Amino acid sequence: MKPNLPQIKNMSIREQSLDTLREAILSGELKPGQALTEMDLSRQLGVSRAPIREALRILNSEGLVETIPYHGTTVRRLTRADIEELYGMRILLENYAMERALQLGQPDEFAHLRAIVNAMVRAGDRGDFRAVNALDRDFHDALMEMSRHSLMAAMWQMVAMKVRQVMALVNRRNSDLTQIARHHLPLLDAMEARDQARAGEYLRAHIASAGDLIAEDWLETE
Amino acid sequence: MKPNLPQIKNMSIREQSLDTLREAILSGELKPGQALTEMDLSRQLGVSRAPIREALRILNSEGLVETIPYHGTTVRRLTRADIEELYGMRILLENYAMERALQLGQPDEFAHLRAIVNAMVRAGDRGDFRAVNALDRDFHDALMEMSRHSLMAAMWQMVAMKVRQVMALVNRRNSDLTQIARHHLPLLDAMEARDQARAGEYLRAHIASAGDLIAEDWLETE
DNA sequence: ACTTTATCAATTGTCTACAATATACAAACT
DNA sequence: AGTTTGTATATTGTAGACAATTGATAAAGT
Repeated sequence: MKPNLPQIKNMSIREQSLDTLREAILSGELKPGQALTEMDLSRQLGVSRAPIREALRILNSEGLVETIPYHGTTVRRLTRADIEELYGMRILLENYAMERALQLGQPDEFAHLRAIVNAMVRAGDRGDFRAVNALDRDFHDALMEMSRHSLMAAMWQMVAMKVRQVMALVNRRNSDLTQIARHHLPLLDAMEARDQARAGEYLRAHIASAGDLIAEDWLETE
Repeated sequence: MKPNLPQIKNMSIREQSLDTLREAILSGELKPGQALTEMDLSRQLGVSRAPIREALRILNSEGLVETIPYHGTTVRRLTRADIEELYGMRILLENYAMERALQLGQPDEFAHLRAIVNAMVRAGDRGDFRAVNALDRDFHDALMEMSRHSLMAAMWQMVAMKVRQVMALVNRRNSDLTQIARHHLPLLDAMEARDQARAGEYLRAHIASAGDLIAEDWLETE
């Protein structure tokens, strides 16, 4: 008596528009500075302006777009300072999350982390750019999950979004990727040994190096 | 040639509605669980539903209200766990802000902090409940300003909002207030001496004690 | 030439009407 | 009696029309 039919999700047009626009921004398809005219968007997505407007208000409060009254909405520009702040915040949040995860994480969750890291290293070795990125996100999301702190998870969500956007906008050398994948190995080792200090060191180094690599070749697009 | 006329602010109805509703929630006038019907709100504020809806979408992404599709919007309920997380996050953010403020703060900013604290202690001595709260907020906002970190300031904004809401909902013993005012004295002393470790201790103790006082007599209103 | 004012086009802001959905409750069926 | 099905009502979701505002450009005045 369990046919296991797939849930039919009835997403409102607002939410579909929101997801579409956010995805376009985070993937770099919509570039910083790009003008988002409500009428254009509504025509492109084949809907009226009302749900588009509500989606834009949400994107605005997420900090992804900027609206000037009676003038228009644009994708928010990112300065080098923004990126430095972003990675500083990442270290702060993730380090805290890691400390809590060491105390509150369950054995199966550590095993899950291990599985992610293994897959990430394999993906890095075969040069699968997209897979490494996806698994890296999985790893850090899982870490947040383990920390059992919904408020921080919400804030992490914001930070992770912008990190994704930055990563999409910068053209990374693929050689960095296998290295970044391998960074997770000693980090996870230290975590499994419940060595908070050492794990913190690796985490900070990992994030900071990723941030520096990006800030380095960030061209102010102004 | 400077008549110094007051700026006429042309705030959109959406923003006025947003400010009004947010203020009502943060001041405790609109209580957690309270239903916010779009039609009612639009009638009460004398505007149409469109700007109300946009305001509600923003409040939703700020985490102040919750919307269930086709069912309605309500003021978000606060559990005891929420409050504990809130004060945990406050310690994390403010401690980081303080560290940065010690490095980046200007002399006049430290003087400003001192002025705030002096006024706060005086207000506490004469039992001026509202003034202590306002000055306490000023102090922590000024600290954020000094840390020169706009992303953290944005996150602080979220945390500070919810702190304000919680403070409005709990019935505090006024005796606590003068004590809380005086907590700022040794903290600021340590900061002026650039003693990061000691300032961090006072800060954590200050916030944690405030959080505990509140979590203590938090009645789950469910 | 320069300043000021008028006009225009583009865009967002707001309103009203209508459609879609969810919940509760009544009615029909077994 | 209990379960299912239909219906009513309240509420949110969406659409399209109109109003308000801005910035640029042209016209008028000095």
